[in-house]
Amino acid sequence: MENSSLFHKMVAFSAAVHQTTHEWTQTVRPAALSPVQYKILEYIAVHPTATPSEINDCMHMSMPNTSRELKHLTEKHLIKKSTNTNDRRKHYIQLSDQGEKIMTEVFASIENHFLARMQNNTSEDLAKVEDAIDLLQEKIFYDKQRKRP
Amino acid sequence: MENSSLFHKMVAFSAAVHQTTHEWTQTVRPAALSPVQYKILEYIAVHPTATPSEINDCMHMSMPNTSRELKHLTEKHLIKKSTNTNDRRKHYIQLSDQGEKIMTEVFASIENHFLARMQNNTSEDLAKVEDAIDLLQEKIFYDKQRKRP
DNA sequence: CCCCTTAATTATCTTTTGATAACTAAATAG
DNA sequence: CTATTTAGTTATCAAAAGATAATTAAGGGG
Repeated sequence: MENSSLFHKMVAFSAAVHQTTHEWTQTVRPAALSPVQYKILEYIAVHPTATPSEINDCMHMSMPNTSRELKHLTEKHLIKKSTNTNDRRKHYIQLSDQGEKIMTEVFASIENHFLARMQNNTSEDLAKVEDAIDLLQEKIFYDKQRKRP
Repeated sequence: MENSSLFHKMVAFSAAVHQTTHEWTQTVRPAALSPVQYKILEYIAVHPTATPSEINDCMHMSMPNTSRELKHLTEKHLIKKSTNTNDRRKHYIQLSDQGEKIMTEVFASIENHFLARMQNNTSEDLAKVEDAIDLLQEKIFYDKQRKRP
């Protein structure tokens, strides 16, 4: 029963993931954005059809706070809202042109960090890395209570 | 050049790791602890010889704020400080008996979440998972600027 | 001894984030 | 057509976290 040692390994691993992603994103986060605002922008960049409800579910916020931060992001001209024509209560949030530009740069910078770590690997190594990611995402790091459509 | 697709896979993966660890820890975090205080306790639990300086380096805080939160944790009787006899400027931070008890419960609960996800795996599967963790930690999620002794 | 550095603390102020209640507007069920 | 639900907003208050300056106390070099 060596499951406990695997548990400790998983704990150390997730700490390392947090540490590495923090290192990569913290250097590129635009100074005008609070941490939460940046996280929301990242989410919107990856989920272009997000609604406010979806954002506060996935980011574990409350509706009023989500609404406030989206308002701030709108005032900073980084996102734009549009209304669902079928159900006009629902709003879609998307990056504005300026937001798009900023997040493209941010992701490019993060990708550079990533590629720097990958550059000395053969393509077999990369294939192994990809398999490892798939495996861990299938076995451990998946999302049980996902609500997205 | 399929490195870009690997990058996107890595981004999705690290999001999944954050999501899963959030789900596992948020349900067990004692209500009397703020998120930062809980994070510090987790760190101390895993690094029993931590000093305030080390904590603020690793947790990306400033010394005054670290000092304040350690004070709060002391007032809550969850940690205790001792002084290095060779260099009396340095303090070691450790869990108190009560802190130890609480964090033991916390980790047990997190481990239960983990074991629940692992239970349907054969021991070959588990070995593969372990290898995958080792590989990703070696190739991607390591700590370049680690300062620990 | 004096000066400089390191480790940590205290005090204070600001920003960020979280929580709650009250409200509007649109959709939907009866 | 009214009543209820859903999506989102506004306002407000409180807690948490970040930033900075000033201070204490110990160690080390000259």
